[in-house]
Amino acid sequence: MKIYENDNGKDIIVKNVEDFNIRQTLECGQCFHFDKIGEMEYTVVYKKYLLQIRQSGKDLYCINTTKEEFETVWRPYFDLDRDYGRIKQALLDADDRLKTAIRANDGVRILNQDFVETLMSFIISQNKQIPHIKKIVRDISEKYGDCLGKINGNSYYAFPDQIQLKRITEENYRECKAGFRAPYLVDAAEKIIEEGFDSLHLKEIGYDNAKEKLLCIRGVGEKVANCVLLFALGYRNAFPVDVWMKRIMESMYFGESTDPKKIMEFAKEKYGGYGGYAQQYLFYYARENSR
DNA sequence: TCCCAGGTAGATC
DNA sequence: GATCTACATGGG
Repeated sequence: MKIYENDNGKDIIVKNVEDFNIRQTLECGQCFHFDKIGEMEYTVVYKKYLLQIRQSGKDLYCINTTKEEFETVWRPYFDLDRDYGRIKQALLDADDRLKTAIRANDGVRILNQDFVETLMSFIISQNKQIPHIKKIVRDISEKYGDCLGKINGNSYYAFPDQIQLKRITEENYRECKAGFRAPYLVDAAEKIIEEGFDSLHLKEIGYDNAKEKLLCIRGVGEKVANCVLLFALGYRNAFPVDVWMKRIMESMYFGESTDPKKIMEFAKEKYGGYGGYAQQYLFYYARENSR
C-alpha cells in the first residue's frame, strides 16, 4: 500500500490496497453512516470527519482529505494495517466450509467505528431493517449534530457528540422515529458519560468486563453488546448472533433450531479470536443470498 | 391484512 | 432458569 498526494494538496490516492472492497466493507451491514453516490463511490462520516472515496481496482481515490488526515483517521478506520490475507487463511484452517462465504465478499474489512455512534446505532437496530436504521441515524445527526460540509449539493452531519447528546430528549428521539427505543437511547446517553464508560477504558478491561458494562444499558442485550464490542471496541472475537446468523449457523452446523447462547459458545470453540471476522463474512453472505 | 425487520425488557411459569 | 409477548415504524 502506498499513499500519494495530489498536486492540489486536497486529494489522496492510495495504491495497491489488498483484500479491500469499499462497497462490500460499507454495505455488509456493520455501519450505517454512509451514502452511495456512484459505482464504487461513497461518502463516509466518521466522528467529525467526512470523506468522499472511490475505488478502482486496488486503488482508492480519496477526495477532500489530506495525507495527514488519511493517515490518522481513515487508515485506522478502514483497518488497512491488518493482514486480511492471513485472517482469511486462519478462518479457512478453522473450517474449510467458510470458503463460499469468504469468496463471495473477500474485500470485507471490519471497520474501527466510533463507540458512541455504534452503541446508539445498534440500540436503534433492534427489530428494524437496515435502511430504516440508516434513516434514523441520519435524522438524529441532521437535527443535533455538526454540519461537516456538502458533497454534490447534499449536506452531511456528524452524529451528535456526548455534549450534544445531553440535550436530546426522549420525545426528540421519537420525532426521529426511534419509537420504543427512545428511552433506551436516553439511558445510553446518560450512562456513557459516567465513570468507566469511555471507549479507552472499555477497550482495556477485556471482552468479558466490557460486555458486562454494556449490558447495564437499557436496550442493550447480548446481540447489541457484541456488535459494539466488535465494531467499535476492537474485540474481534465478539460473535453477534441475530436472526440471520442464527439461520445460517443452524443450517451449517446444527440442522435444527438452536439457542443463540449455544451458537456463541460453538463459535468461540470453532473460530476463537477470529469469530468477529467469520461472523461478518457469514452474515453478509446469508443476507445476500436470501433475496 | 398480515408478517417481518442485525432484539430486548418485563411478565409468567 | 427457560419461554412468551409487547414494543413503534415501515416495507413487502
